[in-house]
Amino acid sequence: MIQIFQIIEEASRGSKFYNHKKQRQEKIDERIRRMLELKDSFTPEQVSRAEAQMDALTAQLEQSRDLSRFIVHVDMDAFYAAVEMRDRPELRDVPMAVGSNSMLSTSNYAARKFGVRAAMPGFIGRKLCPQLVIVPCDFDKYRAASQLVQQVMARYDPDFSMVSLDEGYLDITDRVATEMDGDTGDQSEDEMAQRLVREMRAEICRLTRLTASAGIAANGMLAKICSDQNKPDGQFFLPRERRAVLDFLRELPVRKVSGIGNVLSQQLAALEVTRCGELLERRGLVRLLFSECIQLSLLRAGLGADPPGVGRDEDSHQKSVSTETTFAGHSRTPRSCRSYWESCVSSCPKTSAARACADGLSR
DNA sequence: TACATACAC
DNA sequence: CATGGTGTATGTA
Repeated sequence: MIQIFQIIEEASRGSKFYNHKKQRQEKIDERIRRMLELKDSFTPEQVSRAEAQMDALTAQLEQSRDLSRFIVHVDMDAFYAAVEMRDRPELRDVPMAVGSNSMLSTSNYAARKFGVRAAMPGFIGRKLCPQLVIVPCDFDKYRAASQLVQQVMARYDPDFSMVSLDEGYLDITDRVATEMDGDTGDQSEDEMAQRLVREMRAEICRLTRLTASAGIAANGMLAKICSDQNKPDGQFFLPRERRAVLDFLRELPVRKVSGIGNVLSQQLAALEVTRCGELLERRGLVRLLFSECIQLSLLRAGLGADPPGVGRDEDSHQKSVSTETTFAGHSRTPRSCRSYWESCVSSCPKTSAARACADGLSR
């Protein structure tokens, strides 16, 4: 609804945050203007040469396209909010969100009807929905629930990989195969994969009293998109056939692809690319206007050809540790900053311990 | 190498 | 009144 946008706009206008955001948007607009200028300078020959180059890349990607795996993306529905609703029945039928007055982590579906969303400040949430109940985060509880979810996932793929507390990827290809050997019935592999995922979701629900949605496809990129299709408490299966994948992607908004965010989707929109299918049609421009790295990921998004793993590759270890806090306006004095800095330093592991830790991590 | 930007959750 | 924190990847000076 347009009203929602108006309320947010009105609540934000004039604030520092708003001005900063506007300034950043102007920079993006400027970049897009320059991009379009460059675009207009291309000759048809240049574009068709670029298309040919993309076609070569496409052939390569098609060559290595792997349709042999069943990758599953599991995504818990409104996770933090669902945990709170489970534990506090009085919250079950009211619009509520988890977070604080300054930031909401997630909202339940009742609150979403009012436009209350994750990453929205609580005070704006309350403008959109005066009855909104905001409950503080309780990460210990969410971690505990996540542990239970992971117990279930591990039974379907011991090598599953979590992205965050509420979502993860599995490769159930082997599990499907063994299940096909053992049990009879003239069930296809596709049906078996879907049955297993339905079963897994039911087990998650039984163990946690929380619902999960899931996507099943040939690779992680597609599975993630699919898990969003029938949310909440649903699943979506995308057949592992090139034709089905291309048909599915043709009309899919580029913004749904993980990795295509606010800025890139604006740039693409300026090129009249809003659907994944259009990434292929306009591949010449993509080639001429974006970095090699982006070219590749956009082509992948158009083709649905992603490397098949689930992230859990050989030496995947955390690469950095950091901390960051925003000071309230009144406490932003040299003295308080200094004392904050002191506390960071004193809570940082001493060098020998840090080295040991680094050794541990690098293994 | 350092710093800035984009992105995800 | 008022808009987060952690981590990864990539681009640029």
